[in-house]
Amino acid sequence: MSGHQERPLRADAARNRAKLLDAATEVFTTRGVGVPTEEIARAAGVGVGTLFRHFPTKEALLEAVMVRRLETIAAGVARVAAESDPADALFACFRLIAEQSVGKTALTQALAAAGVDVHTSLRTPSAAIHTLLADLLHRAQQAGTARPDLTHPELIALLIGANAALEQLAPDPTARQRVLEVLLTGLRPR
Amino acid sequence: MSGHQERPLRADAARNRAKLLDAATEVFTTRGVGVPTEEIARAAGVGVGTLFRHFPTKEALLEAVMVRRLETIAAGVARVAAESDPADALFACFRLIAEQSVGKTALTQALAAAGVDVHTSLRTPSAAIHTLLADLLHRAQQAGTARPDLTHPELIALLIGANAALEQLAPDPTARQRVLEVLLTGLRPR
Amino acid sequence: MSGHQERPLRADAARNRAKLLDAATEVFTTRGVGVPTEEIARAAGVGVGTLFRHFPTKEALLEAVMVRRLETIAAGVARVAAESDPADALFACFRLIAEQSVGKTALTQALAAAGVDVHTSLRTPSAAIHTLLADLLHRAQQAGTARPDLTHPELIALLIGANAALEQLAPDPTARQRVLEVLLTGLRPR
Amino acid sequence: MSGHQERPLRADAARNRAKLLDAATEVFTTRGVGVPTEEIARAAGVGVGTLFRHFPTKEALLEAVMVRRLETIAAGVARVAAESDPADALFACFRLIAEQSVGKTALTQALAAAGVDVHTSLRTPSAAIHTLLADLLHRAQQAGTARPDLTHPELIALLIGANAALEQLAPDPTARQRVLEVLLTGLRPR
DNA sequence: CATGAATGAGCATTCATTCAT
DNA sequence: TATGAATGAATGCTCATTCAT
Repeated sequence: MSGHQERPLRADAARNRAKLLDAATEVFTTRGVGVPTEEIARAAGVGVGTLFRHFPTKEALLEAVMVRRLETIAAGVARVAAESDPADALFACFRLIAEQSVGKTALTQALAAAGVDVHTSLRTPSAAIHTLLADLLHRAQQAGTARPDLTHPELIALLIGANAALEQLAPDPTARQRVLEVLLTGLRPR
Repeated sequence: MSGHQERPLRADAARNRAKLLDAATEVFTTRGVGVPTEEIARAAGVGVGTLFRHFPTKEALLEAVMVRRLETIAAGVARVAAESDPADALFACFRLIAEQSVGKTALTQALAAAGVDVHTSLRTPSAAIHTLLADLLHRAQQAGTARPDLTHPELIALLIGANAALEQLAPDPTARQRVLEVLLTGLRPR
Repeated sequence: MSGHQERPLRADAARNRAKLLDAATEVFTTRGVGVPTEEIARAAGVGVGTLFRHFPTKEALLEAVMVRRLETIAAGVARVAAESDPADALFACFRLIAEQSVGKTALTQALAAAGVDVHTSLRTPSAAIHTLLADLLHRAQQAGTARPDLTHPELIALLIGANAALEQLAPDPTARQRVLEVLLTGLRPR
Repeated sequence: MSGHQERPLRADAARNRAKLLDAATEVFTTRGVGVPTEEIARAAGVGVGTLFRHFPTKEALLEAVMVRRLETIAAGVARVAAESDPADALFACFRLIAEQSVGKTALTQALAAAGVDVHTSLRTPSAAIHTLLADLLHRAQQAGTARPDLTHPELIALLIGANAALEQLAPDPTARQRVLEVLLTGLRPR
């Protein structure tokens, strides 16, 4: 499915790759994309060389972080979509995605990227999310629980907006909750 | 209130300052905050030296750009607030602020900054906006046109979210319009 | 004549540019092309930043060094060609060029580059040399002082060979002299 | 004479050593000495670790390549020297050595190194060549076929020069031939 | 012994800021 | 005072060499 011939990676190499992804997620998330690669390597407990062996470019590392996030989201959405009442699934998923905002900048960027241009590696997971959401939107509209005029790109934009909004309220669950309610209310038919 | 003794600038100095602010706004907005100071100076038609005479730091320049944006917004909000029916003014202002999203990254950051931490120089204009909005929210809630449980920080978060959402839809006015409707609907009482 | 709009460079900037070229010539020549740019900057008494302001790339610096060398050679050849008896000018010039071998690696590379591919900036000076030499060869052949079957590319190759040979004998003038004699003898008709 | 106790290598180890030498010769020759060791290992079909087991240093590998080249040349020279008429053997050998220039940089360096300084391991094979050539030169001078004033170091320098010259004309046999004639003519007494 | 992952010093290059002109 | 050249710390990335598997 991927273009590369991915040989199954030695145990320790896989461990390091994972450590790097975790560290990068953490660091990019809390301190922005500007942090030196060396810091990320240190945070992962490996040398820079190792980082660059696994990810040929800083950008490639960021991309990998985003891919993983998107895949996690896609999986969550798929699960929730399967388990929920079609009429409500859209709302549950919206909640789910929006709440992922813990990872501030990086994820927002990831989602934004999922919108348009996008590097090749992000295509697959973001397409998966898009397909699922398009389907959920359609069903909710059929069930009369979502505004019938809302389009898919608008839904995505609103998700990104929700994300941005929730980031602002990170430490206050009540506030986050209310903001989500506002948004979900807005999605309903008038 | 400000720490500096601000003597009136010589005419050409003032002109340079303005050219720099305009150029910086344009450049930060279209190409992000990462652009070299030299590019901004070039865009303004002056040397780097001049840039640093007016703004001791790149950060100070960014700050000045944001201050000006916030002041523009504050003025707009004040005007709309004065002219509108108290019951609807909140919604008109929400629209107004959210639509400023044309300047992508920089403004979003500016608004985000207006939310919490914030450098000293941003305090004043953002406080102005906050005061106005708090008042408008209160009035709308009195008039029964806004959810009574919505708090001020939540409103701000939603504005930032709206901004982020609209950025995604920059070239499509219909979509932008509908997304705004969704958000405004959500602000109304159930 | 050059593609760039070359504005006349401030006095100190010109001085630094010259210092850099001199230092680079010296350092590349004595220690090879592998030396860190920082060493060259230090040898020139400037910061790395200055080096990169004048030459956008290490390669560009090397190129500039070679251009200057080729121009010096071209000038010398032109002078000697003008002053000498047509029948002997070729030999005088051959001597002149071959003796430039003091600058080991770099010059050899420069001459080699003058042979084929070559970056654009080297084209002009090396073309000048080629034109002059082609002419001198032709005249010497007319005068019967050079092998009639020798072609221009062969002459160039022999020059490069002479250079390489003389480099080996750097400290021994007698030996250098004799090697040159061998080569010049070889150039004569049998 | 050598410092190491050279125990006979196991069959596969010997095979690997040979593969490495071949690959290194090829790669150094075609792409310069700058290529990463890993590329050489890959070209040889082994891991880097193996490379470094056989040659403790990149430099050691280069040295080994050069030794082998020199030994090949020495053998060729010895054979030609034995088979030829003493009066002409020098010229035949000159041709032979100069023509080895196919391997550009590396061999030139090897020969250059054979000239002076030289790492210990190169001493033996280059001494062999030197002895043979000194002898051939002497005989040719006795036979009156070489300039009587030519010294051994000069001969070596000319060989290196010949090499450099022929490299320039790699694809053109006629030109190579003529350049060699020029050089050999120069070696003759006037 | 072979492998290839890990290491980290080293290098080219950028860019905010200072300062001579 | 404006200019743009100079500065040098900081950064992404490479590659010879080591070492766990």
